[in-house]
Amino acid sequence: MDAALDLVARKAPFSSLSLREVTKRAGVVPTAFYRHFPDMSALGLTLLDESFRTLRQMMREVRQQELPNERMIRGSMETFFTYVRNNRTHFLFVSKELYGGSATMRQAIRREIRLFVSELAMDMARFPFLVQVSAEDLQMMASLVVNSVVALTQEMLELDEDDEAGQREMLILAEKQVRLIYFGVAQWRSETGAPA
Amino acid sequence: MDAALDLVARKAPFSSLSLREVTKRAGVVPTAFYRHFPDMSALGLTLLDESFRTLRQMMREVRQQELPNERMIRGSMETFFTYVRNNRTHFLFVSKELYGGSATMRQAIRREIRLFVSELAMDMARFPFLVQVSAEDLQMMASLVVNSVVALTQEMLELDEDDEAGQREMLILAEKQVRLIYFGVAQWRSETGAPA
DNA sequence: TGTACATCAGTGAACGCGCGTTCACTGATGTAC
DNA sequence: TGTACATCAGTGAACGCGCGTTCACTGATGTAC
Repeated sequence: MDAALDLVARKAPFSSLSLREVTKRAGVVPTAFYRHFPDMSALGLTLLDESFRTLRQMMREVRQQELPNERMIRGSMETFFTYVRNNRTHFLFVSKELYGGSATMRQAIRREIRLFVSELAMDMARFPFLVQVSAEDLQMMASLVVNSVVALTQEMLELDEDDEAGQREMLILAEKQVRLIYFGVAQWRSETGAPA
Repeated sequence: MDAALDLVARKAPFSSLSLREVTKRAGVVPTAFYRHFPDMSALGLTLLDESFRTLRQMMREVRQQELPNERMIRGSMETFFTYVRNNRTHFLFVSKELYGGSATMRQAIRREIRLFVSELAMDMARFPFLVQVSAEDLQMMASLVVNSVVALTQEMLELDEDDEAGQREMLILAEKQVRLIYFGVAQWRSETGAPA
């Protein structure tokens, strides 16, 4: 059932799916839907929940691999993009809901992203060259990294599923951009003791 | 008519609007719609066109203000965010279509963003400390700036229209993030003559 | 200035269709004794 | 091991509704002579 919906999520945003489309895709009569969910928005929230579980698992995996500074960015990006490829439908679903979904959906996703940002900020706080940076600025830096990766993820999701070359290019681009940000982060401390 | 649609665009994504909703909001009978557009997707494309005109005008304005390096970022961000506030419905429309719209819409918007990125890359090429950077890397840097500002714009559009404090915070955040990126950009040249 | 005609936005009735949801039902699987 | 009952996913008919679209129409405004 969920699988059927995910398949449909490849085409149109969830908000424009009809209950009957979903059940048809699942090979089941429309009324059977109510055996599982009270209505479509309940299905949506369940899918969101499932997607979040995927996201958190990924986050855990990225954070626990303790790599030397040099290879950390590359390693994180590789893990992340592998996850995106292996859970394409989840990411597509979330990507479309982030701006096009109901207010409830959008808020739920934003909350999840903020959580993500906070965890990254905490990780960054451990960098020796960032001990002097205010909590607020750490948050700002982390959100920059996350926003950039999210944007590239959404760009990647536009690519054909088996466009290997395109995906590799995307990974390289992501790595460069994050590395660039880290250059900026390293500068921040020295050039702006108290941020403007 | 267009105004009526824009008003509706505040709620749901364009793709889930019905012709009848739109005409009702415009205070006109459904059939009157066909006096102006052959169907809803034509209306969508027209709205997109109108939004693009707004975007390009903004871009022109941002680019032509020749400010000293120090105040350039702040000035550009201020101009940009003022535009967003004054053309809220256009930006909301585009924001929702970027990931949730039809393939045609998404591609059209992406093309526009790429154009935007290229122009910024050209501007950056004039910075004396970037003359050695490859065209490809300039593009990468510009896309980082644009993606970040787009993400913040979309975040700002989530705020209540008259949440002055929130909007000011967003502007400050945007300025900091772009400044951070420029720190990274300045480093790029020195630390990675030939990019990895 | 006055008459005849073209243009064009908007009207209102009507159509067939897919929608979400209700209802009483079937039949398979699991559980109690 | 066998019988009785509960649970539960799926069925199929039916409903009223909003949808996009057609059609012939009205009436105001602009243009030609």
